[in-house]
Amino acid sequence: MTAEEACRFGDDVMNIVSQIPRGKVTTYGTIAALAGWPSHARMVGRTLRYTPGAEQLPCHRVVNKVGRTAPGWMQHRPLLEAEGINFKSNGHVDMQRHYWEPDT
DNA sequence: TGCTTGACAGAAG
DNA sequence: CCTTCTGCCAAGC
Repeated sequence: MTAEEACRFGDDVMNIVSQIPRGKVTTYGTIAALAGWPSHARMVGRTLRYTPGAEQLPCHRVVNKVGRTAPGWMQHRPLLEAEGINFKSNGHVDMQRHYWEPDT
């Protein structure tokens, strides 16, 4: 992966995340795929954590495919609940109700 | 250069 | 809810 690609990838990630409407969530894998790197889901999380500027994005609206919140980020769930997102009894986000993908 | 980590995905116990 | 396994890939040591 070249520096130019990495730059574009991070740019796309921020662009996509910034479009997530309130009360909706999307997944790392989806974002990675939309950015053109289907297998780089991990890098999405890495980007959101290390990239300056990602903090102004609704990055808490990004969860994994089963609605599981990020380990080591305790604020994740409260932030989602504050937006009216419903959590199932198993502790996961109700994806079939809140899942969203770009350009819809 | 090679091994370990991780805001991951998904299946399994 | 938790832990563990495999596959994935960039970053850190």
